[in-house]
Amino acid sequence: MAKVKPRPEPAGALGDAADLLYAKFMSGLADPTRLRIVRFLLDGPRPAGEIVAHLGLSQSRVSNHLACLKWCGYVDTLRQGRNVIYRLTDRRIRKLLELAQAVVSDNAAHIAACTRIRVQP
Amino acid sequence: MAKVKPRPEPAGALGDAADLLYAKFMSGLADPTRLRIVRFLLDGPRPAGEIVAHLGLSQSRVSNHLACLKWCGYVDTLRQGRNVIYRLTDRRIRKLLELAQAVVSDNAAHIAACTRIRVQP
DNA sequence: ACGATATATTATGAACTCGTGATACGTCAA
DNA sequence: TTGACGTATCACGAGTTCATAATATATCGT
Repeated sequence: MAKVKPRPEPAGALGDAADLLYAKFMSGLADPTRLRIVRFLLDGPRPAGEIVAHLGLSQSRVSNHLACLKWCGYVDTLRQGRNVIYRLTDRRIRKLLELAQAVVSDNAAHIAACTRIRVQP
Repeated sequence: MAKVKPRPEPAGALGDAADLLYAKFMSGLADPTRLRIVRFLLDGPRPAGEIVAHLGLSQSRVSNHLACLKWCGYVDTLRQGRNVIYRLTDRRIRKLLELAQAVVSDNAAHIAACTRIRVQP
């Protein structure tokens, strides 16, 4: 039950403590609305109002998700007059999304059948 | 409120319907236990029992998470006598983890401070 | 200062996820 | 068949996330 002996793997050797951060980070993308926001921001920085308009959802709902993405490090902000501009913080996020998307489209049937995780529509 | 006109972006142009699948998929990695399992499987296929031993958690708990990962397409199974061997389905999953890990370690402070997403320890 | 616009924050309730414990299923050996 | 082992499934309770609606903060024009 003691800790396993250290191994030299690339991505398999995080301290078990880091898993919390890791999972938290992934949770940022585990919501359809946040996913849409991040994908929208791939086109470039956008003011909050434009994001709200694009999604067609309530202002507070979007703002809450934006806060979530901000805390998780996906986006940062930049005030411009009355507007607050949101932009992705890291170029790797695009790669991350593309990679995930590739895997998803190859497993769409499987994932759709999953009953244990039910993301609300 | 109608659908937005189709645009030609690379990763920004999923149908809004696909977001559910996408989010579901990401939810697979949004849990520390499942993350540990996936990272453990990066070393190669493992029987369920070994995974349980490695994690030091209850059998049913691990089995539930394995089911989750299976439905989401991260792993598939292979029966060998009384054992069920789990293995990652897709080589891209490793890349996905490495990429995420890189972004996470550059934003650890931010993520840790996030109060809006609270993954249970 | 006042009103208007843009964004953020908060509390509340409904729905979901997770862990636990009990139990069911499948496979092998005797 | 019986029992042992390995794994999967289920119901329930505790804690969490989400959407909503109301309210608060910030900036600008007048």
